[in-house]
Amino acid sequence: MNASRIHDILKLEPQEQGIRLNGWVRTKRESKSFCFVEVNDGSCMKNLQVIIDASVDGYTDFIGRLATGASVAIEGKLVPSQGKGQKSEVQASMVEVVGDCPGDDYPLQKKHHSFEFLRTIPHLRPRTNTFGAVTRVRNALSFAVHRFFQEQGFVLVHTPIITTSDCEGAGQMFQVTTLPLDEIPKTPEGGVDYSRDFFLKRTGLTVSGQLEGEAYACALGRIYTFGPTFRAEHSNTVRHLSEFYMIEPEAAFFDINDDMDLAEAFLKYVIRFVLDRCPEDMDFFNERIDKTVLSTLDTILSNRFVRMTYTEAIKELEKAKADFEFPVKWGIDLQAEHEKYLTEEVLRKPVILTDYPREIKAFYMKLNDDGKTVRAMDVLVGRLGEIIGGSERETNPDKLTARMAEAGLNEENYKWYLDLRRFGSAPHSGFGLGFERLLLYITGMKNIRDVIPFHRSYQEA
RNA sequence: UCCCCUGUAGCUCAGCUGGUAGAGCGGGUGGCUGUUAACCACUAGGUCGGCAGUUCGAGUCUGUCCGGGGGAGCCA
Repeated sequence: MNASRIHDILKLEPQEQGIRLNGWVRTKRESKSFCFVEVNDGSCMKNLQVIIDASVDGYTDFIGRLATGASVAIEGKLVPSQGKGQKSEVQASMVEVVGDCPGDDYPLQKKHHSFEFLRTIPHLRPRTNTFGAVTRVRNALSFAVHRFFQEQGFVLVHTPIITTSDCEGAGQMFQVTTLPLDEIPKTPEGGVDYSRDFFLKRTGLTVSGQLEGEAYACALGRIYTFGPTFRAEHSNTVRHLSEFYMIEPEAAFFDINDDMDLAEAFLKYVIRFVLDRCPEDMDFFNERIDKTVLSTLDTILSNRFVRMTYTEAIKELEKAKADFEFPVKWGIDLQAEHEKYLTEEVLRKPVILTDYPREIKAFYMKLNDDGKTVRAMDVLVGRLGEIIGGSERETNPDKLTARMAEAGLNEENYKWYLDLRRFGSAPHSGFGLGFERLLLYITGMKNIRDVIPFHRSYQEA
């Protein structure tokens, strides 16, 4: 008999049919002549209750070994449960302890553990309810991202992990080298001699696939990337990782408005998909992690995002009664407190801000006719602040080189990027979002280290 | 990089103004014919993060180092 997965077993009508299952013991309740064991196999949030009568073969041998965490194979009949709390249960006829789990030093117990403690056992924490749910929702969200873009005709592009684009204006890079660190070859001038390095030049791990994505968008029309990204910043916060996943669509012949429409449709699609695909896990988050998660997601689904320029937003903030730590003035970069005030107090729904001052935005964003602002767009949501950042890209090569000079970038390193404007240039737009931040928002989890397997963050790997 | 908080049993935590440690869960043993974080009884388990200092006496006060958490900035 093939083993069934608990997710499927729980959908069956209990009719004393034969069942085989594999999984891990979550909890055991033992009486004199029988025992209840709850088994989880990761296929869903729910456990399956198994009742084992003392008359089952080998009872006295295995009963002591049915500890929390032990792996088991069980055969029996699926019967209606006499107890409350579950529709059906398995009446065991055969129980095999596949792998023992000594209870005196197994760190997980059938009790609440703090996330801080679980972070110290990243290899065992997927066995908990919360991390099982996070992992299933992460999977569904990942699938939803691909489905959305595929349905819209976007082509997945695997942009390089090792890159020579220095900095890209996006953050600190991890350097990649095979040079011997205890004996670094030097140039006559005393600098590092990168001509002796593996790639003959200085290289690092990517901080963004956007520039390469633009190259493919200017050929395939619509592309997206969804891959690992690395930032060597010394950030020690609940929303930063050193290694994370980023999603970056890029579309030719899209202006800033098309970009905003895409971002809004994207968020709504993936959220709806997750709610639809993982209702039990989402109920769990809403009950145990953050009681406002479902209603927050509902405000995203049921509202058209407000669109407002940066200048309008500044006016709104200036007339606010709120006491901001950072004073509001045209030209400042909006702080977390400002973004929160806009989305949570003024509008109470998601907002897309556009046309930011050029000084506070990246070099590649298209300059508006006023010469002061660029066609950037940030999607802001409550609790998290900026969830998506994007822009229409500068297509005029002269303006672009001027902006690069302002940003202190060496034009030589971006020749290929400028070629995109020299040869058949087309308006194009795109945006980027951190996958784990979206996952934080959707699950209501508080710390980004708890929504990725084996987190890597500053001073922690 | 800056600021704040914190470190007591395997886990979650209590320990008031200094008088040499407690609970629940988990472990072990025994009891219970249907449990639901099962219940009841008994039991084992801690150089109170490390080091120095103040004191007759430090988990409790001071300094310092190490670990953990949160906020800011940077950013996604």
